[in-house]
Amino acid sequence: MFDPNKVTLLIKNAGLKSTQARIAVLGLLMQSQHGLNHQELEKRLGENGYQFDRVTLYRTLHHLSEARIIHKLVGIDRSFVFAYIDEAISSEPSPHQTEHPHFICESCATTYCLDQNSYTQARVEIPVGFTLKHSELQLFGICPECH
Amino acid sequence: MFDPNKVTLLIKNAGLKSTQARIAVLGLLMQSQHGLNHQELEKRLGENGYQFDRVTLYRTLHHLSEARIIHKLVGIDRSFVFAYIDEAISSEPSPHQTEHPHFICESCATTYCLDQNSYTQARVEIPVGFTLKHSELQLFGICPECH
DNA sequence: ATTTTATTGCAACATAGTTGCATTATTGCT
DNA sequence: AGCAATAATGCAACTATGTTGCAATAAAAT
Repeated sequence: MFDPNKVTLLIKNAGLKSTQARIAVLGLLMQSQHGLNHQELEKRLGENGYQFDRVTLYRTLHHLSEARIIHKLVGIDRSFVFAYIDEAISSEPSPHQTEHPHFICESCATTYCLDQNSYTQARVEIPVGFTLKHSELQLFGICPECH
Repeated sequence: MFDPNKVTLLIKNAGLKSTQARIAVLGLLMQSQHGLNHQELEKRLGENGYQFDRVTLYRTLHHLSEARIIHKLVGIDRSFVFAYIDEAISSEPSPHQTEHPHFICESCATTYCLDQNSYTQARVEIPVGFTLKHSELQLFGICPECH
């Protein structure tokens, strides 16, 4: 599925201890084509034989996103959604680049990271006095699974 | 401040009963230059001598947004934020048009509706199988109040 | 192996929002 | 204007999501 050594290395390089919880969670997120929220992660961890405390999962996600290994965003149901950030700029389009729009299915609430290449930055006039830090484009609709 | 008759009419035209709560809430949102969440509305209602139950406010906001009189969106703290929708297309730029990006202050969490005119729709390639319904552009940064 | 340091699990708490039901207010009708 | 029908309100209880403090435990450094 994925290389456990790569996962461990990623975590250690970020200055974090490579614990069971972090390896399992990051591994799952690296495999997933779309963002996962706490509930979905808890379910998948259970399916893979892991059983962490609710709080541990919250803190694991917090640490990984603080370390900028994963991306923390907000889903349609307003729960936090987490997605792996692939910093490597490859020639192949990756769904895991840092700046990209998100497609949020209004039926199943799944958050998909869209390819950066298909994204042309919207031009917006920022009024005087406002300082822009970053932006987020959310596309709402129906995903292939729900058609 | 605002015309109570206009507020009442707006509510009645939507097929809703014009109650104290709805008039007060819609009045406040029409006056506000930016979106307000439940907490902020409760505070402002109190300041204006109104005292509704928490649940009443939730249901009032729900009804007004179902009737498409107000716009329901999500703030930086993931609480629902409500803003008045001005359907009238006037020559003067209004901050209350239906489709516009939102500026969310990372310091005070205030949501500002940006002028539609300054917004050039981002071009995004929607992958096959996805159906786009609507989109939302969120700009994060610091607002003039917090500088 | 042992010490240091950070992580984990537990319990308790916080906040935002929802639901059922009896009471009360709004509206339409005579 | 008064009355019946209908919908909104307030209360209590509940759910879901996320957070904090603290003792027990696991990782890393020596």
